[in-house]
Formats: sequence, C-alpha cells, structure tokens
Amino acid sequence: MGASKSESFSAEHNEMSTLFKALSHPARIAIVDYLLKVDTCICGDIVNELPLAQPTVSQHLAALKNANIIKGNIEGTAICYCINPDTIAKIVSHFGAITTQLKNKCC
Amino acid sequence: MGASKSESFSAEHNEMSTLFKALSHPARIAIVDYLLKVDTCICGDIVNELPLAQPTVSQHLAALKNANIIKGNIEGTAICYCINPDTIAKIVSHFGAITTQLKNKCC
DNA sequence: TTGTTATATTGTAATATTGCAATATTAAAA
DNA sequence: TTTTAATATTGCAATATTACAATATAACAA
Repeated sequence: MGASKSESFSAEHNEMSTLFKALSHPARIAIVDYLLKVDTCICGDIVNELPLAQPTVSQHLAALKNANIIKGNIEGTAICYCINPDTIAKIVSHFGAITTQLKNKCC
Repeated sequence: MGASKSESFSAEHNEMSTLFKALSHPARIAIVDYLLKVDTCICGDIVNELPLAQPTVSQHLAALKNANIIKGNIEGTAICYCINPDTIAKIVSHFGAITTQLKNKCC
C-alpha cells in the first residue's frame, strides 16, 4: 500500500506521532529554534533565516501551524508567529510519563 | 526535488529531526509504549501486539533501533528489545531547554 | 487606483515512506 | 541433519513528503 494504517492505532498514539511528524524535518526544528531565540513575537523574517525558498518555508510553517506547535497572528501584511506552549507542554508531559516508567526498567 | 535539504541545516537540528522522524509513526509510538508497559525486557511478541504484518513490524523496529531509541539483544532465536534511556534523556533535555526559553516569551 | 510587500496556493518533479508477500537467515529443538 | 520458530531482507506497488517556479491573495503605501 503505502499509506500509514493510522486507523488501526489508538487516538493517543496517532496524536503523538502527528506531533513528532511535524517536528521530523530540520527546517521545522530550525523554525521552532528561531522562534524561541527571538524575543519578540513580531517575526516576519523566518524566510530569510532558512536556506529554502519562500513557498517551501510557507509549507513548513503551515505544517507546524496545523499540528498546533506554532500560532500565527496576522499583523497587517506580516504574520506574527510564535510557539504554542500548550502543545510543547503536551509533548513534555508525554516524555515525563516515559521517564517515570523507565525508572522501573532493567535496561 | 523531493529530498530534504538536510545538509543545509545544523547537526543539532538534523539530529533532533531524525529522532522525531523515528517517532513519527503510530506503530513506532505503540512499540515504545509497549516496551515501557512490559516489565521484562525479554519480549519477542511485539508482532502480535500490532495490527501489522511481521515484515512491517520488523521495519519499524529497525527504524527505532537505527535512531537509537531502542536496543535489541539477541537471545537465542528471539530478540530482546528495550528502550534506550540515553536517547530518551536527549529528547527530554531538548524539551527542557525549550520550556526554559518559553518562560521569557510573550505568547 | 496602482504599486509594493508579505505570505499562501497550485502544479509538478524528485524522492521517501509504508505495507506486505515471498524469501532468506539464524539458532535452537528433534 | 532436518525441522521449527523468530526475525530480517528483498522487491514492488501505493501513497506521502519535499522543494520550488509560477501565480494568487491580501493589506498597506503612494
């Protein structure tokens, strides 16, 4: 086939894998990194920060927005992007649970 | 094109995106979840736990092993898989840094 | 209205991923 | 040695992702 059999897995597993898929490209990690580095949220220069063409960056931003990892507020002609702390918290909480479970393991 | 321009990004960004890519499929999240749920490391029944054929599961296990998220020890005919806590720690540390940076943000 | 600037969308080509049947490999058991 | 069980590899078809040129849209400026 080729398509992932997502309907065969739990909502939780699908939700987490969707978040990780959004972070599974170096450009998108770089975008998140940049948004954290810049103090202000008024940031219309993400395109200049990346070694990719404008439509490609736009697609990566859309992927991050679609996964709720970033938020974008229209600010005139520009768009102000910033991290969505709620989604980060969700991922952190997932790994918190993993870390707790790992403490009882033999490996 | 189609191939990701990974050579244009930093080693750190590539490394993190590779880890997330390994976790970007529900079957692989389910495998990690299962390995954490099972107390013993002697686990040769991952195939029966997933709604996928044996070769497909084998590929997902290889993907996780390749990203150092799990380790596999040969135990006779079976293979004993378990989580690699070092890699989990690396991801946790990444999000720890993000959480710290987020505290100074306006959004 | 006519630029101009910032971002999104569309179309398309190249490449990667997913899934599985068929087959191979490997190690223990008979 | 032959069989059996567990896992890996190969080959291939279906689908998804990545990248970008060309174009569209939307809002402000002149």
